Amino acid sequence: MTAKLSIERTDDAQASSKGTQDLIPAIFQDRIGYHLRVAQEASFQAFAKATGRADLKPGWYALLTVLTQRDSMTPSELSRICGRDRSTLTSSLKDLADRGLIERHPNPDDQRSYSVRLTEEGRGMQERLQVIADAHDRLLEEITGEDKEVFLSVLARLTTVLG
Amino acid sequence: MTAKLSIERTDDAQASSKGTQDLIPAIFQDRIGYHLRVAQEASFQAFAKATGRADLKPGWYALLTVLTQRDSMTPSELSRICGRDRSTLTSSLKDLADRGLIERHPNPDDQRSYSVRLTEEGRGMQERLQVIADAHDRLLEEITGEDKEVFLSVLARLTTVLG
DNA sequence: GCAAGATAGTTTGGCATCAAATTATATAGT
DNA sequence: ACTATATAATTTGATGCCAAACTATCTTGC
Repeated sequence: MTAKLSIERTDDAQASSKGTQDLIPAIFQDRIGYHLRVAQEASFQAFAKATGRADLKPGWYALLTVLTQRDSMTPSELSRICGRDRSTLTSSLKDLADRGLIERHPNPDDQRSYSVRLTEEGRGMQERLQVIADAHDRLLEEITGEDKEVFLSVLARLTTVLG
Repeated sequence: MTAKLSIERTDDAQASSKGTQDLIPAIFQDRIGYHLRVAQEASFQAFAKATGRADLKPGWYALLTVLTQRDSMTPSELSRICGRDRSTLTSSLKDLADRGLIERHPNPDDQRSYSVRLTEEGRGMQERLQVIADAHDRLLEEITGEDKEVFLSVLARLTTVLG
């Protein structure tokens, strides 16, 4: 059902790791953490490249997408849902506000907090990002193939136990 | 064979995500990239905490361990084996040299390069780190359980295709 | 009501990472 | 031999992330 994938490296890539290729398995072959790190880095870089071509920031996608799900939300809620520390969101939210993709309204019930809401423009941007994210995830789906269920369940367990 | 694991969160953790918990699945449930990122972050933070308690840097482990496998090695080789950009290694190697854990010797055949070698002290440090890394990976092994093989193969495919 | 502690958001500091630019040296082609 | 290109390592600049410190505000317990 999914397109076939060629899992081969280019000649260039093969050449660049020649001679060391054999060492990797010897030491880290069984190291789950190693493979997890390298794979996640590769996935992130691929997505960052795709968004970068559209002059967007990869971190925007999760924020804008979560915001499509509710009328408004506080930064703390966003942080929990996105799985990132609150402090990480500060600059992204500023960016998004500066570009008019979100609006921040003071919360009348709590002067410390504010609510974040997508603007029309923000909604449009989310849709553009969604196309990129969809393509990225389609690729990941193809790669995981029939192992997707197991793979996701392991990731979920890791997050739960270590988180 | 492996110890039983309790996959439950503390009351505190449950409470802190109350009300948002249901939103996560709704949007990102199927997003492989999202779960991959969150799980890797959790795994890295756990390892960083363990090394931090011993006043060590997490990045040292991979370098020192690779170096146990050969008499000496160039930074470029290390970079390929560790799966990180060369520029990332520069400061780590300086750290390690400053602490006397590695020695850097000029390469007589190539003035641009040098070879890196573990000192006795470096070997001892590697052994200390190995204990921590082993414990970390035992935990990961317990979590992945019988799915380890499939999990690792998916990670390897991701790295190969996206890398 | 008021002091003590909790919470929301930001700021600061630190680390890890990549990519592009830089410098020095090797290698290849002519 | 000399020039042009490639390579090794570093430097610089950017991003993303967390954790701890900080400020402002809210809530709780007396």
